[in-house]
Amino acid sequence: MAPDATRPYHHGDLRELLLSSALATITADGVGAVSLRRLARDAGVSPGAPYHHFPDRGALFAAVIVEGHALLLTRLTAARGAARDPVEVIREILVAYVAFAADHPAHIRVMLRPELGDPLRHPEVTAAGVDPVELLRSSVVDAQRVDALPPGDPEPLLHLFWSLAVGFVTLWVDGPIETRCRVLGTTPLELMATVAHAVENLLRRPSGDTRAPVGH
Amino acid sequence: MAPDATRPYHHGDLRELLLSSALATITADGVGAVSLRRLARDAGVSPGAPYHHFPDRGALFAAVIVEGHALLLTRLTAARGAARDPVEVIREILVAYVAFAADHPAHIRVMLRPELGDPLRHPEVTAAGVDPVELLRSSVVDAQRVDALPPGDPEPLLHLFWSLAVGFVTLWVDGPIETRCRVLGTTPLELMATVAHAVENLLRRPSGDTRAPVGH
DNA sequence: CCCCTATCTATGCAGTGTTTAGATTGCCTA
DNA sequence: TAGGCAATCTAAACACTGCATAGATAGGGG
Repeated sequence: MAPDATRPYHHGDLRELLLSSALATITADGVGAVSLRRLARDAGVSPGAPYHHFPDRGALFAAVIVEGHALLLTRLTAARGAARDPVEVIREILVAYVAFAADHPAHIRVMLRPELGDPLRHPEVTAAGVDPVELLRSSVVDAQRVDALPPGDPEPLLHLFWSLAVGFVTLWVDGPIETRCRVLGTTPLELMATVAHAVENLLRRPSGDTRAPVGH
Repeated sequence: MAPDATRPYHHGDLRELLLSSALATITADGVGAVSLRRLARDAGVSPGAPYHHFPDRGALFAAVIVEGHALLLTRLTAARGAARDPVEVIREILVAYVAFAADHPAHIRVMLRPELGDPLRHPEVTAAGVDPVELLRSSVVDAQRVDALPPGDPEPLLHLFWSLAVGFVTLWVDGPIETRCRVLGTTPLELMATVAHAVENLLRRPSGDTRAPVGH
């Protein structure tokens, strides 16, 4: 126990220890294996100790979710910056979303199960998710402004890309895509690259109107 | 206790009662509220009774998942039959997926959380999901065969549509899309209709190649 | 130097999944 | 019709969980 940087209280920075221990447990044994009692046991403290850092179990997951969305946002921002034109921005964002999931498997698992964070009791869970979506929305609107995407209400296109990213990662985390990739002899990240490329090709073709007809 | 159709044993068809009670509980209070003890209590039986019908908690969820995928398959099949051309088939399938979620909220919640069914212990959970996907795959291949979709490996397009459907429903169940629709003054099903329409418009434009380049 | 407050321990309650041993009860057969 | 078998249910127990409470401890600011 060398005199570390910040060790504010008698037992070290338990809060940070619990968070990192939770991430490790999730990566190893899944989110179902995470209990405050087990984390406390692993940390060598009493079962009640975690409650001085997290009011309840959901608060720990809420912290993971908030941290995860911050990490995701920086990644998406970098992806947007690396693209050379508005359509490539869309493709890069889609790929970056999956790359984030690959690099932060524990975070994404919790982010895809927001009920773990008890959003009613911990509103920051809900709030944390808006920034990445707003980045995507602004990217769609920007692309429409320069005629790189079909004009009209951006909402359908936004939800198309957003759902696509979330769905792919969900299917990966839940198993089916992992399984399929083993059959195809590829990786989920590579598969998503081909999916994003297909999207890009569809978008780059002559313009059309994505608005729904008023009639039927 | 009138002499019902099938009441095989002394306490009625407890298995079916537990399943329907679980669905009702999920719809009312979420999947987190489902415990075998609570279901047993609600059914007026002892805590151990459910274990004579489901070897463990996961088996009950596994049964819900299997039932759900069967319901989903019939819905997707009907959607495919109602469409007038191969591209419309894709759109109808996307909308039907969301319509299924709207009509079977309890089933979809469990289907989106396959870990509840403990897939390692209950392989039927994993198996149940393949039929709907294969229907979508064959629809993509059929459309490619008549040049209604870009030619090449169907895998990217398949995962594009599949991820889109799963992602949209996930975002709905988890909250964000429900919230957004309240702001927009629309419903998730209507929103998905516009998304699917945007997809259809993109697909109907002049043909292109969705295959990823070998270089970069 | 002393107190104050954050932190941690100890303990207990209610709820959970699951197992075991034993009681009940309907059906099937002899 | 009587016997027995097997499916079903009860009762009780174990280990685990989240969480609340009361009290001990110990570092930092007055």
